[in-house]
Amino acid sequence: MNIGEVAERSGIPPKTIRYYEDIGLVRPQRSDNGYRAFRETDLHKLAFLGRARALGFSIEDCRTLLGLYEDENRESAQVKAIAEEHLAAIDEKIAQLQSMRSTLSHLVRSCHGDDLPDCPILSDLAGNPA
Amino acid sequence: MNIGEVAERSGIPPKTIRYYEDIGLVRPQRSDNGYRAFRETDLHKLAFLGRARALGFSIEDCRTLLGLYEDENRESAQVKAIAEEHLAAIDEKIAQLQSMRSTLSHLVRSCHGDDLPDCPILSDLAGNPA
DNA sequence: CCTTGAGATTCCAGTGACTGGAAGCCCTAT
DNA sequence: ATAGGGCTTCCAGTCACTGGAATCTCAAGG
Repeated sequence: MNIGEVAERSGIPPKTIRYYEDIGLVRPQRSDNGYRAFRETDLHKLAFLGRARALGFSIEDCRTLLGLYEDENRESAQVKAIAEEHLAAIDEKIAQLQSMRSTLSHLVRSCHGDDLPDCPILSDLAGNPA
Repeated sequence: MNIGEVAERSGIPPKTIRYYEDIGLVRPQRSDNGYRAFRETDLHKLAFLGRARALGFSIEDCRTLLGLYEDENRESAQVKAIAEEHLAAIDEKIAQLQSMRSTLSHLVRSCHGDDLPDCPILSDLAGNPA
């Protein structure tokens, strides 16, 4: 398979696949003409990566997860630990965003949004207590 | 004021303040010794930036917001528009994270996390239906 | 007067995970 | 023979800092 077909079938853009090769996540063989020659296992790996990235795992986590996936002696506890840590990070981000969201939506609601300069959003940013 | 004091009073690290000067967000004067000489208005601006960044506004949004803050002829509608757009972006990110969170927490719950290799998390990433 | 240490300066490089673009090779079809 | 599409590499840019090195300035102590 050439990179175009793999990109289509894995849903990962060619540029990204080349980048993944650069950083050693996949190691496709080469044809005589210099083109990357992907096997089914490469495609499989890339699809794995696509799903892991879609769940928000970092590239380094993905590298580790791929390693565990290919390690028949893994312990599921190792995988679970990574996932739990990531889950905690996601929870933290959600909490942060919700805190921002809360403040911001209050401010938006309190702003007239008309043609006058008076604006509670700017007042708040300037440090004036509501 | 030297950069250290401004950093302390604004809560923004010296490195970041220098960076903000680089990109033209603040323009402190200079003392004879080459040190940056901040006035109260500079401190005020930096505090404004700190709060805007804490609400997740991009640097470019911050630049615009600062401009509007200093423009006596602004219309609050301009400010509100920026804030609403940002709020929408935040909502989108939250939704994304919550979707990840949901999938991930299901997977984590279904994984034994013991010393055996069998792992539903890896199975899912490998594309095997639950 | 000299030294020491803290705090200031500039500049360069790296972060994460790609993405865009340019220049050029390869292959197939007309 | 040529046109096109796909492939190759390499370099640069994104966003918002952050770390580190080398150098300078200043105030205090011996």
